[in-house]
Amino acid sequence: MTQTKTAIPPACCTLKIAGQEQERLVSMLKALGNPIRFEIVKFLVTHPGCITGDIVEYLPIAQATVSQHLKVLKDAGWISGVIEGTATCYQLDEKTIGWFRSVVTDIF
Amino acid sequence: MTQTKTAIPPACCTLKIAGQEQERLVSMLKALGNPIRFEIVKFLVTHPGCITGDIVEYLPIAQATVSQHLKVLKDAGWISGVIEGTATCYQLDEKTIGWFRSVVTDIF
DNA sequence: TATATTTATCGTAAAAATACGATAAACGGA
DNA sequence: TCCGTTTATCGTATTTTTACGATAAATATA
Repeated sequence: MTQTKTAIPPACCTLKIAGQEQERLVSMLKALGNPIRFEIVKFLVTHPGCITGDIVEYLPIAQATVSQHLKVLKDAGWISGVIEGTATCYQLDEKTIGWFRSVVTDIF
Repeated sequence: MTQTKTAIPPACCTLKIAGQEQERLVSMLKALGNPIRFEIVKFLVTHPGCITGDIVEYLPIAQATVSQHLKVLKDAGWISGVIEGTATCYQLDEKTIGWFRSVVTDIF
């Protein structure tokens, strides 16, 4: 393989991850790599257990769109929803976020 | 605001970030939240200073597409490219990755 | 039971991302 | 100088994402 003539710094991270774990991490990164969804997750830090309507009220987008974003975040594992009557209460998924934190600190 | 009747866990992260820093983080998450681009960054860990052609050889996609992905990663700050003759040598951007690591460990 | 509330989902339009081949630019070597 | 090598960019097709209104399902309330 071609090698550069300029100085090569030692690797600053290992990125030692593969297979299903890597797929899971990439899907989490993708889900959070959207301004609206990042705002939703941030909102849930300070408003744990709030319902969909609260998030709709907070954001400048339609209810259907918020619902779609919530689904993406749920599928990626960032949040979980608990049905309560006609509403759904959302909260951060501690376990998954803990996994994310440990993986990132491990490989970066 | 509506409050759930179920138990609310304490926030497992602060996500204390805003403005331009948040925008930068989201754009980094988005760039890395793609399977091909994640593979490229991983490849650069073990092949620092390699040229575009090496990455093209490694991946199952066309040269033009690799070039496009490299641009996304470069714009997001993950990598930097050094022109050497007709080739371009790529490497991880230590400084930016360091920033990413510290921000993530701070807010998660 | 009828009505209101809440939310997920459907259908769909618009925008963005992803992929490719072709090509031009820049450089090195014959 | 001419030719080969390398890569970024252009033009474009396809797929995916993002957004919305409308609606159905589920529940609470009058």
